[in-house]
Amino acid sequence: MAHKYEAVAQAIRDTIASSLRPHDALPSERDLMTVHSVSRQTVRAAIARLIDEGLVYNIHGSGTYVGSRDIFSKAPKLTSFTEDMASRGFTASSRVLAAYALDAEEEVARRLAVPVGSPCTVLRRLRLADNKPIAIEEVFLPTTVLDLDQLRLGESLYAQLADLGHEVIRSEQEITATALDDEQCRLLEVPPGSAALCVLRVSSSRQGRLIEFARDIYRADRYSFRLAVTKDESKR
Amino acid sequence: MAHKYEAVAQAIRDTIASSLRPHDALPSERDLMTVHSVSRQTVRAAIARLIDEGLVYNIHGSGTYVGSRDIFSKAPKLTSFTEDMASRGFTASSRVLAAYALDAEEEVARRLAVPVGSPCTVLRRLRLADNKPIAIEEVFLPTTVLDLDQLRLGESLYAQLADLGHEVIRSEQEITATALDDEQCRLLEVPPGSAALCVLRVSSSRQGRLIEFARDIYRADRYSFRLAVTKDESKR
DNA sequence: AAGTGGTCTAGACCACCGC
DNA sequence: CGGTGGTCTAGACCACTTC
Repeated sequence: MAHKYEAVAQAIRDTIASSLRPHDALPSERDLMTVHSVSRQTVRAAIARLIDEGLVYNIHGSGTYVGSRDIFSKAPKLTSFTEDMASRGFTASSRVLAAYALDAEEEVARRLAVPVGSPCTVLRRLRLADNKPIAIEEVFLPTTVLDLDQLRLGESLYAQLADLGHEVIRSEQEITATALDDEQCRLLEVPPGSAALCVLRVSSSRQGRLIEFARDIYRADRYSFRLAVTKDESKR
Repeated sequence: MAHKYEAVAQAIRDTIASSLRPHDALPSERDLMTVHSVSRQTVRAAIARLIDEGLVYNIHGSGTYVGSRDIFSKAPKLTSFTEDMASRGFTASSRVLAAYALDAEEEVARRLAVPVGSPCTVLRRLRLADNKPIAIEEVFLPTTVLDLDQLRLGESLYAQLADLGHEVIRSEQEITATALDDEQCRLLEVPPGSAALCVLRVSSSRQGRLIEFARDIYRADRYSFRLAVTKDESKR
């Protein structure tokens, strides 16, 4: 355990799992200090993690309590498709539909903040979960980030990008819905006229450089987004 | 300004707006300490806020830098429909379609964690943005939370709940897509067969008591979710 | 009034980046 | 190597809940 607060958080998770029920009170922060021989800030850092996870909640002046049920994470993480599917209990795979060079048209150029007509690499894949179609993905990258010649199909795109010094660290997503056209229905193996989740994603490196613009179209019957939202601010 | 870290955060926001460009470095945390006469923890709390907002990013061992462009918040907030619309530049209004008592069927009972057949209050509303339909909302509440007789139609539901001691503080949302039926298309004034965003929401009070289960169906052409996701952990 | 979480201070050491 | 952010300590006072 690299950090003390993570060790404390894990100890609390274990305690909750083994001997506490929803709405039971945790020991006070000052008790946890002495029990784990850490400072109060470290205890609070641990509890902040657990609150983010939705495992516990606290009430100013009263105490910290075990949350009530199966929870959604408050802070969704940036994950690869493979990790995302694994966390949902599926095995991920992909089928490349196309890979080609293309000059950016208006929307792609705008999302990647490059001039219209800039050369891009495009990758179009069918994403599978347990060998059944779940999404169609279209990724646009500036050739300055990844040239078509460098692209190794079938390997993880994010891993290749990281190798090239373009580790993706942040994505901004726009989630909407769309009616599928006939080709999309055929690829996803759903009835004509089905609705789907459409996710537009712009990803950037730690330095904020725009790396990719992606358009993912998910089968609505097999995929949904889950997230928790809370009122007001995160503390400290 | 109630808290020092918020005052520092605001000062940094102002500095960025007035005199810094994307990727410019902020002063170091130690410099900010002395400039604002606060402790380092307070500076770090302020910066943590700004990172959550996506305004800045930092690199361990190097510095803290201004983010690159218009950003999505990393931590979407729980807001009322009225606030949500206002933040998108619309004026919100509602039309009540129906309000009635109903015994919970299986899905409602499961989401609210009450026995099947428990008495519930149901409110069905058409939500408007700038007087044009944007969503159909169906809310289910246990009568123990809000009885049909207590319901004041046309007033803010969340405000009424807060008055009754059921302030909603956290929601878990599941976002998916759906094809609209004919009645829904008519209400939302979209062509038959249109797709829509479907948001299932379970809200709870601070104590984790389940307050409402809601099903919102948004016009896909007028509404989308935006959120940022990042890799790995939030600190302390 | 006592106990809880929320904010803040002053200082320390570590891990990482860049020269 | 010096400077940066990341973690941690020990202690203080404030705001709120509970009795």
